[in-house]
Amino acid sequence: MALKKTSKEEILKNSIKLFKIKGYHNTSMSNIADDCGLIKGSLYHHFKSKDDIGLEALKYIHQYFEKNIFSVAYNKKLNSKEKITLFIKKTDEYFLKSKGGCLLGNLALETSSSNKMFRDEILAYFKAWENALVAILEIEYDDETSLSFAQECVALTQGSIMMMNLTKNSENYLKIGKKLIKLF
Amino acid sequence: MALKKTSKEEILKNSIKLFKIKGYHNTSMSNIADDCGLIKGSLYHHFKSKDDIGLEALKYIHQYFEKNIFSVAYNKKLNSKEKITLFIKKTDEYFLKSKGGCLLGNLALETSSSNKMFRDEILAYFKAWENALVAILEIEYDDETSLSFAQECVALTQGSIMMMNLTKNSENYLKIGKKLIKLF
Amino acid sequence: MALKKTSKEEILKNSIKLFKIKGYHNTSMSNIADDCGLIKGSLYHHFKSKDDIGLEALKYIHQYFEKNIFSVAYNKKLNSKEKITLFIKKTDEYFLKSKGGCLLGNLALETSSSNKMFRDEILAYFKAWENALVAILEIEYDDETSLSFAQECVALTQGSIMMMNLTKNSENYLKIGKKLIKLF
Amino acid sequence: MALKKTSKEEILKNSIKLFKIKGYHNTSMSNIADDCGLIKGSLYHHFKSKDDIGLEALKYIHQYFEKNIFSVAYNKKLNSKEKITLFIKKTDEYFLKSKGGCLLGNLALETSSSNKMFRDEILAYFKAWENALVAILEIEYDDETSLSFAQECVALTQGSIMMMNLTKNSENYLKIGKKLIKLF
DNA sequence: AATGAATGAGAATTCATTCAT
DNA sequence: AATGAATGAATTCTCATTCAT
Repeated sequence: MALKKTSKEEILKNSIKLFKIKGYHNTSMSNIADDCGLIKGSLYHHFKSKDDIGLEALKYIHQYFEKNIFSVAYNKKLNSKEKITLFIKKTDEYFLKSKGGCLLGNLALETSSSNKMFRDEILAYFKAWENALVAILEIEYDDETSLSFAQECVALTQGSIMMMNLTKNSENYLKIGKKLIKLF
Repeated sequence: MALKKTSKEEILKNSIKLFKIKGYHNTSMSNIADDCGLIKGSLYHHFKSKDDIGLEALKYIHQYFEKNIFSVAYNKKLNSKEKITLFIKKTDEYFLKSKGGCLLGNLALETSSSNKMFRDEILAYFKAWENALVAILEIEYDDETSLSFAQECVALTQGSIMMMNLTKNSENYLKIGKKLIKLF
Repeated sequence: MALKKTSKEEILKNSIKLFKIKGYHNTSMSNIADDCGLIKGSLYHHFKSKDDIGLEALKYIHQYFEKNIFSVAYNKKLNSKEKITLFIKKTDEYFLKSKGGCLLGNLALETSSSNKMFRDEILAYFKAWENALVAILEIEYDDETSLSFAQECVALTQGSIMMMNLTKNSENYLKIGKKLIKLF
Repeated sequence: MALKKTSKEEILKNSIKLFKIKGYHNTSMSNIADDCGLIKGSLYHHFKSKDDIGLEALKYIHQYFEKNIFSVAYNKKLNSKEKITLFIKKTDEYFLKSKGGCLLGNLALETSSSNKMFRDEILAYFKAWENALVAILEIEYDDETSLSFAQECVALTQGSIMMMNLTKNSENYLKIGKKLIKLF
């Protein structure tokens, strides 16, 4: 019947979970619908297509990071050391509790060559991450060093998430964070 | 008829190219067959199933690395500095010329949660990579430091490949290698 | 809310336009709703089903012809020549301004084999057209000739509308009308 | 299994039958497959898409007419009277035995506004028909008269087929043919 | 009257796989 | 070895329809 069962956000959250664990192309509209307690067709009431869900999912996570994590870099009440500590603490919290790694990282590898809109969104996310780190670092370091370091930090974090995901062991991932903080 | 058009290896190479660019689930047996100039059905003469191709592809790359790159770590004619330099030179050569990043890294995120055999193979590859680096490092550092450093190096390399792949820019990837060499 | 946005007639007119251009089965309830600025579900406030819209659409056009065109044949103030001239003038006016040809002709081919009610309505329309022409002709010709001529006239008009629609050229269609008038 | 069940031509013939009776959009790939004793998916071994079947179907009938009917107009062994008589005899034979009227006429109304390739093929068919009639007529009439008459003849035939189809009565259709022959 | 959310059936198409030739 | 034809299940997506609000 016509009772409201789900919201767009609920569908996105379920989709994100599935995309991270099963991959994008291996997650079907049926899988998503099952997870939401809907039938497949009903998903199209909320989203135009599977790619629409995919893109909205990427944007959803991107926004979450902007609001909750990247924003730390621009918080005027904190000093550099506090910023980097909080930034990494929040990043860790997110990736340790979230099963399946980083949605944007995962989809970067699987979809970015075939889907231009996905690729653009993923690039924007990583650029924002990099920019946030640069904003923290440039107080202590010159521009070039800050940028290099920020880029290294993003790459290292993504690589570590990937290894943590594969080995199902978070030890090494955590070491990385500690090391980064020490550099300040 | 029945010209010896294609060898198993030829099919594997084409499959690897496609898996890296399009992803595993987004590459169909048709795609592979088209790329090999065969028709779908003919692939089953060489491989039992798509998963069989996938697994053989992972093993094929793993073996390539064992033979051509990881082996450097165990070459008794080289000293540590020479080893790490050559190791990184060869790694770079491979990843810079190969379109689409690292097959095992890509499939790690997309398939490792759903396919145990893929996961085991991918884990073995990364373990072998790590072991090779440890073998180089332990001459100069203690065990724990060596392991930590090796793991960091693998993660950083994978993360950098991912970013290189996404940004279509190899600059940062190359910086990483140079930095690693300097640590010796 | 609940503004009186749309009347049944408005929906019918939009539906007729779409049925003529896209065909009956290729026009969805969504298409109709979009065209009316409504959402799908709202159509069911005015019509029981799509077939209901289809049938009402056929009746609507049939009635329009009865009232505005076929009636000419029974107008006692006109003589035969005046009748046929006016009849054809009005038919031409209608089909030249109306995009997509004749609704009942179009749906005759597409739906009459599958939908008995549609078929009956379409048959009634063409019979009424034929009768009107017979009423004009029988003053000058015997019964059999009148009927034959009327039937030929309907067939020729429908065939010409079809060709006009296809070629997007109204020249030949107009020639036909002139020729019919001359026969008097 | 892999035994040959059907040919492309067999599928086309079945599709044509269904398209004429049920209409193009109301005929599903399932309907066609059922009629051929195949499952839906197997149709894609022979045709790229439903539209591909539709277009091939139009071409198939067009070719049949070229070879068996329009060719009469260019047969040097016949005089005008013999040509028109044979032309009409063959046309009648075809349309009287074939259930559901004229494929190209039917699809003209249903699909020509939405599908450019269909429209082009249908236009080519009617132009070829017209040309054939002109070729017969121009021996006896001037160019303009021939063309006018040919166009009228095509329109009248199509209109009559439509009415025959609707009324399930072939009487009037046959009258038309006789009348055309007498004009010579 | 109108809407938003849902449904279940069915649309076209693609998938991995099989097997007689 | 390779092909062509077929399969059945699954894919994304659209359909007409219902109904609580």
